[in-house]
Amino acid sequence: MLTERQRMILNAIVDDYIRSAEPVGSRSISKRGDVGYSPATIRNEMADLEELGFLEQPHTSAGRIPSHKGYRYYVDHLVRLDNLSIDEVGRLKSVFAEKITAMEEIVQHTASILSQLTNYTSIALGPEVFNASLRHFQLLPLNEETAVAIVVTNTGHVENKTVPIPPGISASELEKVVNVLNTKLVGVPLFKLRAQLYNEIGQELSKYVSHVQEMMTMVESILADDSSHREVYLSGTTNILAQPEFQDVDKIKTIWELLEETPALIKVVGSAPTGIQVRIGQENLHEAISNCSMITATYTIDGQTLGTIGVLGPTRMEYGKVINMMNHLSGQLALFMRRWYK
Amino acid sequence: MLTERQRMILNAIVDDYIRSAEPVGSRSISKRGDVGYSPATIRNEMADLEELGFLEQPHTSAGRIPSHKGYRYYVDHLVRLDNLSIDEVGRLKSVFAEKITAMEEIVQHTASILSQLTNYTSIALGPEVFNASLRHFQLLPLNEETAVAIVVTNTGHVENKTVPIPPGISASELEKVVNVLNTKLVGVPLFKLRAQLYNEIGQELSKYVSHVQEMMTMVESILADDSSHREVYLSGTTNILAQPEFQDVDKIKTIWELLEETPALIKVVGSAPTGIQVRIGQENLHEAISNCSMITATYTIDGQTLGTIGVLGPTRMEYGKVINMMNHLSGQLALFMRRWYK
DNA sequence: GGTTAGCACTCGACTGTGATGAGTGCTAAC
DNA sequence: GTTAGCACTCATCACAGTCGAGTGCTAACC
Repeated sequence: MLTERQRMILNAIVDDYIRSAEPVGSRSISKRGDVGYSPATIRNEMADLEELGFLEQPHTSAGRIPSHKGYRYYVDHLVRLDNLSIDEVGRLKSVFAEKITAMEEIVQHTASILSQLTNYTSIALGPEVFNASLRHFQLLPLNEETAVAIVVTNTGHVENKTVPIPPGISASELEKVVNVLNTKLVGVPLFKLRAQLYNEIGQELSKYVSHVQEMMTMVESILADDSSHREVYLSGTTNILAQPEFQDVDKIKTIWELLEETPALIKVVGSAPTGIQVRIGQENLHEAISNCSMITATYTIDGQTLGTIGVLGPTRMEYGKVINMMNHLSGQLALFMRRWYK
Repeated sequence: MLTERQRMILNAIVDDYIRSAEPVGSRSISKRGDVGYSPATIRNEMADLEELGFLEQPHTSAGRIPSHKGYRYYVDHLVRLDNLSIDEVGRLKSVFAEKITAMEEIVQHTASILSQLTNYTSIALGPEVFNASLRHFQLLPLNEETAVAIVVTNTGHVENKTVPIPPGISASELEKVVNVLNTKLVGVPLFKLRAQLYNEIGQELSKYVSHVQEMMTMVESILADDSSHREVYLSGTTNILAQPEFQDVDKIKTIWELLEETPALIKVVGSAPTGIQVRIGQENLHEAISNCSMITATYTIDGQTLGTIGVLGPTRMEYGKVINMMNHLSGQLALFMRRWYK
């Protein structure tokens, strides 16, 4: 659809603009050397590219800047995935070289390194516990009225919650309940827990315990929100302040308000498909970042998506570099996951 | 030290400036009515107050703004603690009216309400676990190589960590270790755990288990950082963007970088003494907020400080309103703590 | 026909100037 | 001790003029 020369020029403009954040003129492209034409020729092509919707002109006597469509074409057809520097590879690997502690930490740490290397903001969604299964259930009374409930999944994820103990229930009864739940529910996927609870546990419990109904509602309240709960890790949120396009306090505010709002973030980042995904401008699912780009990578185990790591920056993002890092990271994460879950 | 008239004028200037964020002139004070003097008289007093260091003048032909010393005097001697509105009291109480779940949630929720009511940023330090004692210890193997360790305190706080299992240790041995630890260590304050571990547990363990040394290092690594670990909850971080003094991206950046750095925050907020504390400008312990004010309140149990909740805003803060809220909150929190810990 | 030099034109960014007005300090009168 | 009056200061704003980067178009060139 575009001629080779048009592609070269578009590529040059996007590259220059990404570096300088300033409209690119015909003369500066001609001088670069890799496009061997005079400014006049380039101007003609630029006019064509603008007509086709790949470029925009802030005002008559300014150079051109890429449109969203232009960025899209650049990402899809032009971007060069230069190799990462030794230093960058090293720092990416350093995350996984550490002693394994919690998987959440790995994800969080990855986000942190990513934001440092890219100078953009990174957003990581912790592993989805939805598909995990119950590994252990525990109920520890703190006093006569409250107890701590702990749910551990087979992925090593721990959730805890303080719950009131229904009146008239003794410690020994609680213990029996915990035993029944553990023998009956261990290995059951979290999202099936509640169904299982009613089908199998109800009558079983009535053999050992008096206030069955109260116990059931208590246990249900514990299991209720665990399957949907997700951790969000932000890193490098101040990085966007260094970008010239975000010198305006209003823009910063709308973006930041999104970053503060966990559910919206989960929607924006978590909806990304498996693999590496580039969302440019309005392709994003939230108004606040309609002049940002986001590059996401999912981490999976056995083809099952666990979570997502995203980098958020201006549409004028260093796509090549970031995509590269995400690729690299994706591979490392996959390796790590395999080791982690065996 | 100040005459009654000077105090009135200083009070009027600070009040006006807090409202308008603009230098206050002699005429506008004269017109307010509560100071019944002509602009000329007020000008004379203003010149004196400036000489004494309570006021500053941005430039010759501008009005006056309070200096840090002026704010300090205002807070110490002049500020009127007007009553909170019914709505405000209601919203503050709403936090504690909810069903009690985790204490962390209460703290977090309090911070959130506080930032909404004040339109400033609030910072809450979760309860210090240092003084809590061990309620329960657990070690759940996930596979042959890793296990989840869970530490529960008597305050209902749960910490968890994934640790590698030393090679050559069987599941049944792990179980024995857990039993020994629970019988010997429950009730011991967290900060004494490690000492206790070496004094009492070592030889006890050798009766049941083969690789004692490896087990000990593993257990130690679990207990290592738990006593210093603290949660920080931020809320309303975008609120400062609405303040006219923070329209400058550079200023925003330095403040935000502080907010992103948990250890520094803990130092800044956590160093506040028991009770309500107002820190104005350079009184704060960090350069980044040397033109901010912070009002902190601690929450305690039996005179023992557990944590701190702070409100961060410009030095031009609505001291009266915020101090009032903090007072109110402090009382509510104390009540809550008593109920919570029994 | 594609390419390029030349040129008039556009328009934002910057600079300098003058007007405006809020606010002051000082003096003298009350 | 208080206040009216007045000259003075200085940030802010609107306006005009200059500059220069960059364009679009035309005509000449290969």
